[in-house]
Amino acid sequence: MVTIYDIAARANVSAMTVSRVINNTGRISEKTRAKVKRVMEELNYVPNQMARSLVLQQTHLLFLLIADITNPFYTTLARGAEDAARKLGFRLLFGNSDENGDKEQEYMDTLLKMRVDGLLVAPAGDASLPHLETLRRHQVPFVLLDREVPGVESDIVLGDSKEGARQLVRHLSENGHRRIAMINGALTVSSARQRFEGYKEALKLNDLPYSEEYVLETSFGPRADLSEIDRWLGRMDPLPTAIVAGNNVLAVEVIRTLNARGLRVPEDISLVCFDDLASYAEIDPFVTVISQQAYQFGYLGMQMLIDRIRNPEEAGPWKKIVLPSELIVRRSVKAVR
Amino acid sequence: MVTIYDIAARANVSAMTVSRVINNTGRISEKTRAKVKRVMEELNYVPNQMARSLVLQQTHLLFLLIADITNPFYTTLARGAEDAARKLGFRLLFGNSDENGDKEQEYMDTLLKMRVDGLLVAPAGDASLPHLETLRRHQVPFVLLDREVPGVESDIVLGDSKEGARQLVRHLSENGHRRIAMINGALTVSSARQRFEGYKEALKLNDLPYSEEYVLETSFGPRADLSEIDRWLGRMDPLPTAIVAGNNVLAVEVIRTLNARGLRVPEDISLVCFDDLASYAEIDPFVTVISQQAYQFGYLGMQMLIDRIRNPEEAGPWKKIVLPSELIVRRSVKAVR
DNA sequence: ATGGTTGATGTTACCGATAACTCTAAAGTA
DNA sequence: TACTTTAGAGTTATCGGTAACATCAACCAT
Repeated sequence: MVTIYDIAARANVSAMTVSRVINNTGRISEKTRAKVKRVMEELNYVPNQMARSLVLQQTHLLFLLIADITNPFYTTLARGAEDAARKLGFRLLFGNSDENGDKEQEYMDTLLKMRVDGLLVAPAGDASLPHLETLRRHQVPFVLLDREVPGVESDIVLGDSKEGARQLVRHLSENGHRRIAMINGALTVSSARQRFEGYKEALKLNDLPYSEEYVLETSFGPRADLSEIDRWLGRMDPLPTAIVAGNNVLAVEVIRTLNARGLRVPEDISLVCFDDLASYAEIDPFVTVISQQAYQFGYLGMQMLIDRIRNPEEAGPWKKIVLPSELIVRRSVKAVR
Repeated sequence: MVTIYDIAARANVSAMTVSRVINNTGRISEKTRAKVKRVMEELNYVPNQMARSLVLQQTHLLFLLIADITNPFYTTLARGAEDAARKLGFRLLFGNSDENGDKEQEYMDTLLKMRVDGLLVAPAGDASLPHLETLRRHQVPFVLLDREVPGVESDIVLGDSKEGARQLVRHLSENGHRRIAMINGALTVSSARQRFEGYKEALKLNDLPYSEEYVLETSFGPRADLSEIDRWLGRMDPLPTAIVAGNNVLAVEVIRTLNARGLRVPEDISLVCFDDLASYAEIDPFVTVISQQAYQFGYLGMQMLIDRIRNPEEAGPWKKIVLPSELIVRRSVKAVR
C-alpha cells in the first residue's frame, strides 16, 4: 500500500510536504506541488482515511439507519437524506435494522467503533433507548426519524400519526362503516402507538364501538408467512366491514390474506392504511391512504443533523418537525348501508 | 474519548493488558481480566476501530453499492447480501449510486480511503471500468452483481437477460403480436444490451419486423418527468400492439404515460417487463414479467466475496453465476388477431 | 552590517490501537 | 541447588497520517 512516505521519498520532499499538497494547506511552491502531484498519480496514491481520521478525530462520514430497506417509505426517505447530504458536502452510508433491535444494536456498535460524525435513525422501537443513550454518552449527534423513543431527547422528524389515524377512521365512518378493525405494528413503536391512540379516539368521537378482538398487534416489517394475519381474520366474528392498516406493508399482507380467503377489497371489506405504496401502485391507484412526505423526512432530518455537526457549540433546544399527513382517497373503501 | 490508556491507568495495568482482554489473546489471569472488564464498563469504553484497522490493515467491513435504492429488485438483493454477510460473521454497509457514474465514483473514493475489505457492486454502467480497475489495482476484492463491465474480469452474478428477452418476445408473438416495441435502459449497461440483443434475435426468430422507431433507449433509473417517454409514444406510427420494458421502473413509467394518453394496458396495448414489481404488486398480480431471483443475486454474490476474502491465496479462476429467469404470465398481455 | 520578515520546507510528537519482544517471579526438573 | 520453563505481565516500535514548532535562505528596512 502506497503511503505519503513513499510519495515523499520519490519526490525528494518530506512527508509533511506531501500532506500539505493533499490538503491544500500551508505554503508550497508551484514546482514542488506539481512534482508531488505527479508522483501521487504515478503511484496511484489513495490517502488512508483511518490514519487521517485517527489524528483529526473526525471521519466526515454520516450514516442513515433505516428500519426496513424493502419498504418504499424508507427508501424514499433515504433518497431525501442522500440528496441533502450531498448538497451539504457530506458522504452518507446506509444500514438496515430490519425492524430488529439486535441488528440495530450491531449497527450501533459498528458505527460507534467507526466514530461516524453523525447518525440519522429510524429506531426499531422503544427498546432502542439504550442504544441512543450510548450515542448520546459518546457525543455522537443523531436525529430520529419517523419514530420517537420515550426517554430520548433529540432532534426529530415525525409524521402526525394520531391525526392521520383520526382522518382514516372518520373517512370510514363517513362511508357508513361501524365495525372497523385495526392491524398494527408493535406498540413498542411510537408510530404504532400514536396510530392506535388516534384510532381509539376517533372511534369514540364517531360513536363507534371498540373491541379488542378487532385489533391485531404484530410487527411493521414483512412477515415470512401470513398465518398470524389469517388466524386473526378467522377469529373476528362478525368480520369488520373495514380495516385500518398501520402501514403499507401490513396493508398489502392483509389484502393478500383476504384474497386467499376469497374476500375482495373493497367489495367484501374496505381497507385503508398509512404510507403510500410503492410507486408501482401508481399504475393502479387503488388503496386509500394517509400519505407521508417520505422524502422530506430524510431531507429535513439530514439538514438538522448537519446543522448540529457544524455548530456544536450553539446547542439550541431540540427541534421537532411534525410533517402533516394527507388523506388520499382512492378505491379501497366502499360506502355501506 | 476513553482509550485503552485510560482503562489501563484506572486498572493499574499496561495498555497491552487491556488490549489482550479486549481481543481475548495472550494469557491473562482471571483476576486481572475481571478488573479490566469492570473498568471498561465503568468508563463506557468503545474500541477505536480506526486505530485498530490502521495497525491490523483490515477493517472487517464489507460494502454493497446498488444502482437504485428505490428499486425493489435491488432492495431485495440487498436483503440477500445482508443475510449472507451476517451468517458469515461480517458487517455490511450500503451505498446507492442512483444509476449515476459520478456518484458511484464518489462512493468508490470513500470506500478506497476507508479501506473496506471487500465490495459488492451493481455497476452504473460500462463507464464503471476505471473505478473497478482502481479497486483491482488496490487489491480490494469485489464481486459484480447484475451487470458486467467489458474489460473487467471478476466474480459475478448475472441474470440470463438475453434468454429472458427472447421469452418475452416469444410470449408476445404467441399471442399474435407483430408490432413489438422496446423501451430500455442505456446500452452502456450490459443488462440493457443483452436484453436488446435478445429482443432483436427473437424478432428475427419469430419472423417479426424490427424498426428503430420502435426502440427507445433511456435510463433504467426513475425519471423526474415522463415527457421523453410520452414523446416516444407520440412518435410511433402506427403504435405497437405490445411493449417490452427493460426493467420494472420503465414498465411502471410506460403504463403511467399510456394511461395519461388515455390508453389502457392490456386493452389498448400489451406490456411485459423484466424484474418483478414490488411486493405491493402482489395485491394485484398484473404485469407479465421475467422474474429474477433478486435475493439470490445478493446472497450468492456475498458468499463469493467472503470466500475470496477468506482464501486470498487460492485465487482460483473467476466464477460466473448465471441465474435463470422465469416468465410469469399475468394479465398485461392481450391476445390479438 | 544587523536584525526582522517571510516563504518554503523539515522535525518531532501524537492520534489509539497491536505485534513482537522482553522481563520477572514462581514452578518444575535433573 | 542450579538451571529451565512458563504464566502473566510490561516495553517499544509501528500503522499512516497531521499539528505545532523549528529551520533556513532570501529579502527588506534602518
